[in-house]
Order: sequence, then structure tokens, then C-alpha cells
Amino acid sequence: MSSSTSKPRAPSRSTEVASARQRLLDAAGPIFAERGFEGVTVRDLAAEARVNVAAVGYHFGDKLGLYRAVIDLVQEQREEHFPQSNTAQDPVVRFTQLVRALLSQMKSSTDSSWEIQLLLREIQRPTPIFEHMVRVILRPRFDYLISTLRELSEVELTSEDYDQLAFGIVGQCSFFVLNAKMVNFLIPSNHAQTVDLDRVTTHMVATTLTTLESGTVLDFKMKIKSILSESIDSR
Amino acid sequence: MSSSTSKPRAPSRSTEVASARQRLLDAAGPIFAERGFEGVTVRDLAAEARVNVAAVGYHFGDKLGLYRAVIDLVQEQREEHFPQSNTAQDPVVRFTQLVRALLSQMKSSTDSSWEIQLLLREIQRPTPIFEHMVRVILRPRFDYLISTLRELSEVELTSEDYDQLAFGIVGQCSFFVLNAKMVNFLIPSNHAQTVDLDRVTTHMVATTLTTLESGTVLDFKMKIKSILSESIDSR
DNA sequence: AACTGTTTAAAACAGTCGTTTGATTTTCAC
DNA sequence: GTGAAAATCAAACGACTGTTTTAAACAGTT
Repeated sequence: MSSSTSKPRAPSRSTEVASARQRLLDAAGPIFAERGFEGVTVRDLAAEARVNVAAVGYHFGDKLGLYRAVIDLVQEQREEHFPQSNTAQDPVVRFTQLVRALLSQMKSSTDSSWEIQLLLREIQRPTPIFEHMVRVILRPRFDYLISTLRELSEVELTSEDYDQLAFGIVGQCSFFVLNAKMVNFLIPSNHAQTVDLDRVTTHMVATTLTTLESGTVLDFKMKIKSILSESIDSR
Repeated sequence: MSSSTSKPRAPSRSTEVASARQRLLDAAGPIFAERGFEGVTVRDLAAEARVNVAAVGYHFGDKLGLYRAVIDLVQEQREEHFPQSNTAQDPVVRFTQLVRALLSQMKSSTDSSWEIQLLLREIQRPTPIFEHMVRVILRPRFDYLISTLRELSEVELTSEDYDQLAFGIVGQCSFFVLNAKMVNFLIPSNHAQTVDLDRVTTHMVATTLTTLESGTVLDFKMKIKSILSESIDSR
């Protein structure tokens, strides 16, 4: 499948002005994040980067190669930029900052934080890169979230419960980001902005902590299960 | 914008076999739901419905007209099929059944419940139909969810809190549906199936009820807000 | 100087897309 | 039956897609 064009090496940065390859990489990230892989044409990318269309094929083989390069770039930056450097002792503080960071990075693509939007798009409309991306980028963060939840819980829960809580957090975060347009439509417009980061963070952390701490959750679950088993025939 | 082709009336159902128009409508729904508006070609639709490609233009003007017709059909079926007929007295039971129904309808498109998936896709990648669809289909359900939450809460909360809770539920539901592939990837594969409906329902209802009932939520929120305000400079 | 790799420009390619055409068949009141 | 409207069909249209080709210009090394 790989095109047989001899792969050119990265330019030896002799020219201080950004090379065509670099300009292409810089421009492609936000565009892919905003419109998705299939929603972007190579002509758009080339125009935005002020580069000839042929440059895509020359430097990256094809469009997917450029996309893959962007994903790899995000991965590298994440590894050095997010070194799990959350040193707070109090797990509640650590958890709060984790959620806040998660939400913050998901915010609109204007914040130069288009990376997570790109990943969310990849997840919802997988390209051939999907498995590699989930394994390398998402898995570590997910595991870190789970371990933080374990620290926060007074009593040991089942791993299913931890998964459930973690997905609940990730799910709500991604929902607010991806469905901002609908959120704006459904809530009264007097709210100053679409999603108040601190408000959402506070809500999610508080509900999660309450769930983890409250002894009544199990009672509720028992009751709900009986409700569910009773209403099987009614539907 | 609307094409000036004279709109043909619906065939007078003299032929008992499904007409081309009807076959197209039947086939288009699940396909649009699964692949999204832009991910589907009219040739795919025509082939699936065993209809000539020109039938789309003839009966619906263009591809978007067919999409609009599908959306309208969903809306009609919802109105007669979902008459808010939840008559249980206990608000907890009603809430549980509501969440369960929400999740159930979102389940995989094999269950002939492709309608909600279609709506979710419309929300995340809006076509020109977006506003109309949200207003007619989503708004009533969202308001109903809010009112149920109000009934469940012992003390009156702010409307922002109710919005937050409602979006949390909807967000988690849509997350499990739209990201099933990633969920499968991230959790250990020993789980029997991707998403156990009853388990997820139980979890979400229990956490919501706990949040509504627990008096410690406000304390948590206070603490979290102080955490957030302190760590402003650290980022 | 010639030779290297890089970049640009313009054009063409093969394919797919939504849509339209024009002829043909089917339907159905008369 | 007859004929006009409705419905269906194969085929083509024009626009766009990703990709490739051709040519020429540019920079740096030896």
C-alpha cells in the first residue's frame, strides 16, 4: 500500500523559515480536528499551509500519511507535555485538577487545544489509525483516571463500577464538547457562555465524590434493580 | 434553494407492494443513522432499496429532501409512539424507566431503534435540518427529564443544577452509544457484552439519586470551588 | 561547475459524488 | 382499448475528490 516514493528526510533546518513540510503539519492539525479526516480536502490543506498540493504526496505519501503524522505529533507532545506531573497529595485535589484539565483541553478549537477534538473525532469515526491511537494515547489516561478513582473510594468497589464511573466522566466531558451547539440550544440563553468550565468541573467532581462516599448508593442500586426486573413485562 | 421540481403526491397505495418511494424511506433511515448524512451516497441508498438512483431526485427533490423526509417520519412516529405514558406513581420508578428507555432506544442499530442514533448524528454533525429537529423532537424529552428531576429532589436546586444533571444523563447515554467501539477497546474483554443496559441504568440512576438526596453535595462543591480558585496560577 | 534534495506551478489522471436527462414502461381513469 | 400522467430506467453530466505527472526554479554541497 505504501507508495514507493523515496521518503525524504526532515529538512536540516538550515532555512530558519518554516519548511513546507512543517507548515503542512502545523496547518493540518486544527483543520482535521475541526472538520474530520473525510471533511477535509488536500487542496484545503495545501491552501491553508500555502503549499502546493503535490507537497502532501511528496512529504507524506498520501493524505492518510499526513493524518498519521499529525496523530504521531500529538502523541509526542502529549508525552512530554503531560508527564502525569500532578503532585498534589490530597487525592480530591488531584482528581479535581484531572477533571478540570480533561475538560479544559476539550474546549473549543480556538484555544490551540485542537488535539483532543481530533482524538474524539477519530474515536467516533475511526480511520485505519484507530487502534494505534487508542492504545498509545487514550489508554494511559484512562488507567490514570481509574487509579485516581480507586484512591478516592473509601471501600473497594468492583472494577466494573470503576469503569462505569470513569466512562461517566469521560462521556460527560466529550458530550459537552461535541454537542456544544445543542447544549446552547436547549438551555436558556441567559447563560453567559456555553459551558462554564469550573461549573461543570465542580458538578462532576461533586457527584462522583458523593457517589463514592455515600453509603446509600448500594441501597439505591438494590431498589433500582428490583424496579428493572419488575418492569420487564411492561415493555 | 428548494428545487423547482413539481412535488409528486404519495402514490395512492393501489399497489399493495411497497412503492419505490416507500422502499427508499424504509431503507434510508438505518443507513443514515449508521453512516451519517455525508457518509452515505445516493447510489448506496438506491441499491439498498432496490430502486433506481433517479428515484431519489424524483420523489424527494434531492438527497437532503430524502433526509428531511426521514427525520419527519421519525418525528411523527415518536409523537404517537411515545405519548409520555409513564404512569408510575413513584417518581423513582418513573425516572428509572425513563433512563432505561433512553438507553434502550440508543442501543445498536440492529434493534430497529436506529432513530435515536440518527438524531445523535444530526446533533454532532448538523445539517440544515438541525434547528427544526432539536426544537420538535429533543426539546420535549429534555423538558420531561428536567421535570422528573425536579420531582425527585428533596430541596429545590437552581435551574443550572438541573440542566447539569440532565445533560450528564444524556451525555453518558449518548457516549455509550456513539463510542461503543472505544468502550470495547478500553475495558477488559471479559465483559459479556459491550454495554449492559441494566447495569448502566442502575449506575446512572443511583448516582443521580444519591446526588439529589445527599446533603454533602454542597459541601463538596464548596471545597472543589476553593480548589479550583487556588490552582489558577499553577496552570 | 555539476549534482543533490526541496519547492512550486500547472495540468491531467481516474474515480466518485449528487444530480439530470431522455427514453421507456407502468398505472389508471375514461 | 386509449391516452395522458406517473413512475422507472440506463446513461450521462458536471463538479469535485485524491493522486500523479511534467516542468521549472531554488538552495546548498562538493
